[in-house]
Amino acid sequence: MTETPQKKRKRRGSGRVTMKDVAKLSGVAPITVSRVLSGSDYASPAARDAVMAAVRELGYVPNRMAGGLASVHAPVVPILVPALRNAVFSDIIMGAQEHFFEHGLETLIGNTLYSISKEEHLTRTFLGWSPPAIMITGGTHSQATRDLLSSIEIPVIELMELVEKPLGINVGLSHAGAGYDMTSVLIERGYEDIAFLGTMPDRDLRALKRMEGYQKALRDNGLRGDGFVQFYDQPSTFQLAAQFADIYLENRAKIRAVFCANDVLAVGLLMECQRRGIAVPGELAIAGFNDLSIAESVHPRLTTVHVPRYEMGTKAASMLVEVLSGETLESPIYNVGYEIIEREST
Amino acid sequence: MTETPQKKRKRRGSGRVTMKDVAKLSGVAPITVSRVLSGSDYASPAARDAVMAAVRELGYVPNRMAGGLASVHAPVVPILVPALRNAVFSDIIMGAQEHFFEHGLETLIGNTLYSISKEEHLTRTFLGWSPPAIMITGGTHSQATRDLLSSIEIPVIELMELVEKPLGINVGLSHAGAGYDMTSVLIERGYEDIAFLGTMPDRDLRALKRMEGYQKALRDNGLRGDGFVQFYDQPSTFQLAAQFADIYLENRAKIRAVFCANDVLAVGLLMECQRRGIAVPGELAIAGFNDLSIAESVHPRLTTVHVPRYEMGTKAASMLVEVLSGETLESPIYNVGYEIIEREST
DNA sequence: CTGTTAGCGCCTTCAA
DNA sequence: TTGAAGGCGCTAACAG
Repeated sequence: MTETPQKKRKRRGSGRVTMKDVAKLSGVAPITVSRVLSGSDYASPAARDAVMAAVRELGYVPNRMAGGLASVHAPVVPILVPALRNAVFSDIIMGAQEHFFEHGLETLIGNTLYSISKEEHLTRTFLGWSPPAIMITGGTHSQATRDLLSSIEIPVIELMELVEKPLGINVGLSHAGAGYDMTSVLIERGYEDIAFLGTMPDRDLRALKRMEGYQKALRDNGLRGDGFVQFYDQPSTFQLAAQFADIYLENRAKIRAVFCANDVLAVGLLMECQRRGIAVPGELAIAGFNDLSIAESVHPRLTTVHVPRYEMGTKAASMLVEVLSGETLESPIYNVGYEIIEREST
Repeated sequence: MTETPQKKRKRRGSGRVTMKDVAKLSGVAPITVSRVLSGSDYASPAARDAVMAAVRELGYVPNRMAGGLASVHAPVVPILVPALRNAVFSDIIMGAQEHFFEHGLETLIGNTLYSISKEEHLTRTFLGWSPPAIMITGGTHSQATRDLLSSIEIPVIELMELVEKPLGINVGLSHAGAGYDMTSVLIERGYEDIAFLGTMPDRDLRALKRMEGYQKALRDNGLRGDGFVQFYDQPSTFQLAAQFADIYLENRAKIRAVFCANDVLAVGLLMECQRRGIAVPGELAIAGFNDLSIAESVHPRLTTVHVPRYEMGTKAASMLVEVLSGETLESPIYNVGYEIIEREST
């Protein structure tokens, strides 16, 4: 007579197919289903077949949250980047995402917009997913972010630049070195009056480092002290770079070449020069940074610094996967390097 | 003497601060902490203060998985796009992400690379998060994807293009209409021999629709049948577009203007024309699609179709948030429109 | 306004 | 090789 389940309260569940359903249909215990699906554990071929058939029949999709909760870590790696539109970061993301996905990991993408405080906020939120690891751009973070990241015991990867005191793994390149080398190449080509054009020196720390490399190269070559540095306080856009043409025209005597902190600025300036009839490189030589695909399409083609962005993403992801599967890395620091590409704009 | 907890088995937990810890420290029940933090429920100011203080002191970060599991839906909305490098999609993502984040929702970004099967795979995986909704690009999906999406009972948003039979909400614009209008504008300007340049007509269905609009405009204006259509079977790049210069040179008599399926192609071709000394628009007029920021930087500036990308993202996100909070939409279809921008390249 | 209780769906632990 | 039990951390449902 107690046939009816007279539980007082009941929650209705998601209504979706669960592992229990699969277990029932295939005549095994839920845990066996779990083992079959995870693939890593023992299961008899018979059980395996039955389970797989049931999975297919029911259209079962494992609940990632339940799995994550039970196994402490969610199968998701957050990646924090300072910008999304910038092809630099989308390439990194694509590289990482692809590798992660092959290993059953999703990617949570956070856009910090070059804001240290937004980075902190995103870090906090993302840690709420109990990720097995986290990737973050650059090596300069707020103290709170640093504390958060070091208090949790998961691998942290800092991307893009070589960091002095990495929080964990570090994959990147030396932006000061690249700035130095590019400037040196310009000097070798005979340019002496080289200006530097960049944006947001207080937020885009990598641009700042490129500038420092630029200044050091000037000094090492006995050229005038700090060079000619122009920073704007807005994000880099093609439009913004056009403004520099005015500055150039007012300072023709002092500027023979410009090293731009990134290709967007360089291309924007190049276009403006075309518009105003300033010959490139005849009157003004222009160099960029990143080697975006547009760099080799513009006319004249742009001298720039090639950065292996996609590879940075895959390399970082593969190091992480290695660590997560218990292996030890040869070194927690990986220098992806860069390459100066000389083209017709200088 | 039974002081030691002699449970047979024990799991070690994540070791992180939990809601229970916060509850203990602030002298209330866990559920009260939950209520305070969710903000939506009643809680006395006293309780609220105590809880917030404890949260700060312990550095508590709520476990999103546990919360999601308990409340059926994870606070995360997947967005599927066909490409990440393309500023078109990063703008949409940024718009959506920003709006979602303000409402406590994260974004899972999936890159389908214009592959229907990859889209299906990603859809399946993402549904494993029990998201409260899902956003997907375009209206053409595999049958399995359609089944998956309609079997779950969450709002589905199809983005970018106006769809015939939407799966749910639809935010976009008419690509055929835009192609038609742009072509008409070119014809009004006096161009008659207009070619169309695009890529991957079997995967990039929106490019195909623009082409169809182009052909219809030709016909409606009594111009020759199908026009001059060139499709390449690779993703659009600046480099790829350069190849069309050869085709132009071989067909000078038949081509006076080119309508490119996107700005990347248009800019790539424009650059190549500069390189080869083909006057734009003097010898060849060029029009693009999307109005990327580079479009108004190139020289001559590019005639193109402006698409409100960021707004598409925010609009879609806000419609979703509305639905999720129980409101009903005026209409499940929202046309964001487009605008023909005439510049110097035509 | 606050607490108790009972799961959400899966996986770890122990036992067979 | 398989299963039973219990818990991961949180919130819905109900009761005070």
